Amino acid sequence: MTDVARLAGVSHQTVSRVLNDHPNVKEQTRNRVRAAIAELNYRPNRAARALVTGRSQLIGVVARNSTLYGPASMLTEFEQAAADAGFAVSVGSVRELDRSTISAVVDRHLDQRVAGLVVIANVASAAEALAEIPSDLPVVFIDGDPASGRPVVTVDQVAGARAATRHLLDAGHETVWHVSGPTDWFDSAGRIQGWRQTLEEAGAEVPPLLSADWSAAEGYRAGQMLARMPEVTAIFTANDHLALGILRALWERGRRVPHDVSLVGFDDVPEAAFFIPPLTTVRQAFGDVARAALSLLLGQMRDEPGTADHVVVPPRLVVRESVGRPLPSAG
Amino acid sequence: MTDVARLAGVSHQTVSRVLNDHPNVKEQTRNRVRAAIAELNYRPNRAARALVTGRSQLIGVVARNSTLYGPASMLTEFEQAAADAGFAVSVGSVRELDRSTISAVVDRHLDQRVAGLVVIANVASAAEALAEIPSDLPVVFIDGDPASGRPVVTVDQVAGARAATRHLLDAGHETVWHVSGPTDWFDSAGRIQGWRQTLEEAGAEVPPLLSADWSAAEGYRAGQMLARMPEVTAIFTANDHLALGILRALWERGRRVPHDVSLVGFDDVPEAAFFIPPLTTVRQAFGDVARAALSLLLGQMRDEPGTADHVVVPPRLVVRESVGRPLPSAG
DNA sequence: AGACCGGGTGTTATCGATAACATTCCCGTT
DNA sequence: AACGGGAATGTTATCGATAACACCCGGTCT
Repeated sequence: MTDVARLAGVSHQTVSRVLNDHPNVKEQTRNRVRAAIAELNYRPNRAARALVTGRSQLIGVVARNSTLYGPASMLTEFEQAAADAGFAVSVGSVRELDRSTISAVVDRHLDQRVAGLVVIANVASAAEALAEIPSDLPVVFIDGDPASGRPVVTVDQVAGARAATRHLLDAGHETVWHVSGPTDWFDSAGRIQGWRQTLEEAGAEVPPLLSADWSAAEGYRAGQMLARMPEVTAIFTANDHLALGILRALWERGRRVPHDVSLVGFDDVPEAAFFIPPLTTVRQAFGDVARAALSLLLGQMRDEPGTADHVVVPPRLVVRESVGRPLPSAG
Repeated sequence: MTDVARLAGVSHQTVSRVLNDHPNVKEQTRNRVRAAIAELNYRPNRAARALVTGRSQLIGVVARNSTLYGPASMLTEFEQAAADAGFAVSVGSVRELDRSTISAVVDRHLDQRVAGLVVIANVASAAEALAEIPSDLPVVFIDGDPASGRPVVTVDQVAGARAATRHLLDAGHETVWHVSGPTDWFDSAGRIQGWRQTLEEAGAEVPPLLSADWSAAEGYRAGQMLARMPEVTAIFTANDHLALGILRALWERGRRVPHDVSLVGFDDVPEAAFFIPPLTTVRQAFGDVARAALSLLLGQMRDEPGTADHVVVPPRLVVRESVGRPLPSAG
């Protein structure tokens, strides 16, 4: 930096001002400094800046199991958005969202003096661990508890589940079964709620809830059970991988989709269109979620009294071929 | 830090020594300092440390499209390994590995003064862009060009492809068709090579190569073509998603797997066991790759003349139900 | 004309750590 | 008893940026 200042014939402070777009620098000086910066291929030392300002250009992300399609998409989308805003993203993935694991990850981020934190806090049990996050650190939760008092960005799981359930009822099914994700995930809870509400409003009987983790393996297990029950003609699953497992279980017992059983998934993974048959599912706009989270975070960093502290992104039903009318015998 | 020093009744330098495990500190003093650190809940400022040492505790990762199963797994595994070693990981994902995009991402990492860089450089075209990385920065490539002169960790794609092809030939098929990934990916190239070699060694005819991107969509397209050709009885695909698309295309034309056509995939995504039928595939040990990459990187950072600069991780064939003997008519 | 103001710039202090050097202390040697 | 040497500790300089303040200068107001 001193070199740049010398080359441009100004003080290092003026260079700093140019770097930070301070208003009180003459156009001509500014150009000279910029030229010097370019010529020397100078790049400011973020560590030094972070030291004096107390703020880095790093945003920490805490996520669980980022190999699932949702979290992985969220992460890349967020990284892209952050990069555009000049921030780097430091990831901290954890296997479980229990108190000690979260503390450790949050601590690591705190060590790095992250400027803000994004937590993909999709389980209720994480709440207490998350309470430890210093209150002066900008934080945004994704899929978190709206009642936490911190800014939250969520996909409207209830609406997505309603659309899916509605779609099945509209096709003429008497009721809809639901295979949910782990019940401690907010996502799961919302989807269960939307499903149940819709059935109740339609005066349909609410069948017992089957819950699983997010894997095809558990979907298969649930599917084996459902396949044996002739009264099951419509199933809504909490994600596409579960749907895949169910598809296979149904197929093994000779129950055809959508002829005998209709099925709707959630997520719209890229492969969903190539399941047998192509899966009708609910797509979440991860990009929108990521951008909303970033903008909320930047708002907090700038100390703006955030206009909104709870952004809800609507999902969209993608209709393919896994839903049909029930057989006359069943309807 | 000053507070800690005062509380422990020592100088800040001694605190620093304790922090960095310097040998010349009396046990008793060390304990007093540690106690003070704990009591004040003090955490060192990494920015200050980075400023004076010129090295951060951050490792940058450059990856393309991290929503694919492979890259996503790699990223999480690497993050875990790095965390255990006390490093944070900053991700920079890019859509394309062309020169300008890579430069931008690498620059961002350089700005952050990363201590090292891991590049998941799976396409040949990335080579020239990667040449720009300053040679004094520790770098490890994953799936990169072994001829690049930089340390590389790869999965033995050739061996994986050989195992898959061999498995199909052993089942009695006259030859094996291959649907590859994009030919500019090193992964694809290795799998093509292994496939071709194995056929040639077995004296089997080498059918024309079909290449696609990694998506189920293109697998489906290739599958539509293959399904129409009765002489096709065995297919090896470059990943599981392609296999899914092919599975559907075959199913649509009534060609049963494994009865009429045998199929082997690559990756062993968690869902592969729930395809119809369960997919025989090749599993890559992403965890091993990630740990090897980290250890190579740490070796470089410590300035050790790395014992190995090219680690090859073997893949493993996972046999399920998508491979069978060819029909007598075809054999 | 002199006081005042604000844009443009330079000077000095500061952030929190480590590096380099200085110092003290204790011990074993001769 | 004096001395050398290494272990343990303290002092000061330093990294590269921004913050706070000082300063100069030209124009406006009274």
